[in-house]
Amino acid sequence: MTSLFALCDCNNFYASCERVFDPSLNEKPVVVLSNNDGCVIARSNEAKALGIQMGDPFFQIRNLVEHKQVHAFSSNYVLYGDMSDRVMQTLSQFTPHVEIYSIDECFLDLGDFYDIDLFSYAWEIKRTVTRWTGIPVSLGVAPTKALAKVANKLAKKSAKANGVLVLTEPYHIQKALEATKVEDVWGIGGQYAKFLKKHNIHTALDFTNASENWVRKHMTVVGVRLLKELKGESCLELEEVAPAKKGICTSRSFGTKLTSLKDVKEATASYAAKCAKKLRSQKSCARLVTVFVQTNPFSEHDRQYYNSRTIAMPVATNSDIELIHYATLALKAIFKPNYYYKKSGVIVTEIIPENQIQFDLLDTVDRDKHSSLMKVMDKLTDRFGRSMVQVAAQGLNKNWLLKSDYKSPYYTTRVEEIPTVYIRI
DNA sequence: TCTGGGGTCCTAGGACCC
DNA sequence: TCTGGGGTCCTAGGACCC
Repeated sequence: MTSLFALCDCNNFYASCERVFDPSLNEKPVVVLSNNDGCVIARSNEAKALGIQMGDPFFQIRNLVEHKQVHAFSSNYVLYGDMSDRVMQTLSQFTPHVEIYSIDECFLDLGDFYDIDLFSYAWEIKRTVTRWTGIPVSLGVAPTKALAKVANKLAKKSAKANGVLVLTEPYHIQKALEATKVEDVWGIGGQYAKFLKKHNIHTALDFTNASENWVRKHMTVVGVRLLKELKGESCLELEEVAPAKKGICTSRSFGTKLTSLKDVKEATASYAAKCAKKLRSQKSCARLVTVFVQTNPFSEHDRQYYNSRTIAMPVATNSDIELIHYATLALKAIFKPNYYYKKSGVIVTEIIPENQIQFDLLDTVDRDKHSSLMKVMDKLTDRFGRSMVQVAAQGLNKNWLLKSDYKSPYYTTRVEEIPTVYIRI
């Protein structure tokens, strides 16, 4: 039995989302910035043509942005998440078996569709997504996921393909591998690309000619799987149900450098609350909480400091209040005065379903009370926005808030401006 | 002045056990 | 003088993804 996959990838996704709601941006250079308006994380084709690279710090291209009238946006993840849902919904019309691989990519299992005209079908998918959502997409179709990735990349690059490429004929597959640089292969990053080139492997085709043992020795079993996939043997299955997360992390750079424990504490408390909310939304609890802090690694004259601390909580939890409590303890253990802090983060691990908590005989926390309080808070924040209500430890001043100077409106989920209510426990 | 955030998997090596 | 060996668990680090 032969397998068949399509990879559908949204073109310049975040930039395209901004365009859907403001068509005057069509054919204009558009970039979307990372949190804190730090660097470029999405570019329209026109912005790419100006030489703007992925990851370029915004301040370094500010001149270009002004001269060439580049439209820059702060990232608006609520909007992008909503548009992503619409795209994925549309794709599910074409096969019951889809894997949402990332916010802007989806694998479709086309299983035994070999007897239909794949090219027409792929085009139909592409046209429908664009018509229903306004987002342009590219499709690659091939017998394995890794080859579908190759096909997708070429579909985007080649003017002739114009966004759709079907790779089922061995000759076409070979030509495609030959045209793909080894560093552009899914699963080969900078380190491996450098290593492979040193061994005279420059294209995906060169790579498929390497021996399995050699690949295993230098690239582990992950490399071997990739090798087989590129040779047409499917090793990576469709994952329709996303496996439960093993860790959840919330971390941010601060809007400015912070020196006081109070400010770092408030920021960290907010990240802890965000982790708790994520846990609740997937109906799980965590037993370990890790906090890290760091100074600005780009700053040459500042003294550098990084540290982290993990605390095992007596009972796994998803309560804002409890998580904030332990995260604050962890922070106090690693915080040192007289440093310029630029970033902190909270990571929760040892995640279990919330109905499988091991209770502690000496537990003093009223878990029912916490749980009903959290339910009320979630209802309020879901309806009125996340700043509607919060635990007081998250602070009032928000000196640490990140920059977001160029945000587009919440087109799909309008949130009214409502004053925050603070809960003190 | 200003440089993102959130994940995954695999391996080697040490600790520990019998 | 000779000083086992196999298994498991955990962690740190390194690679990758979007």
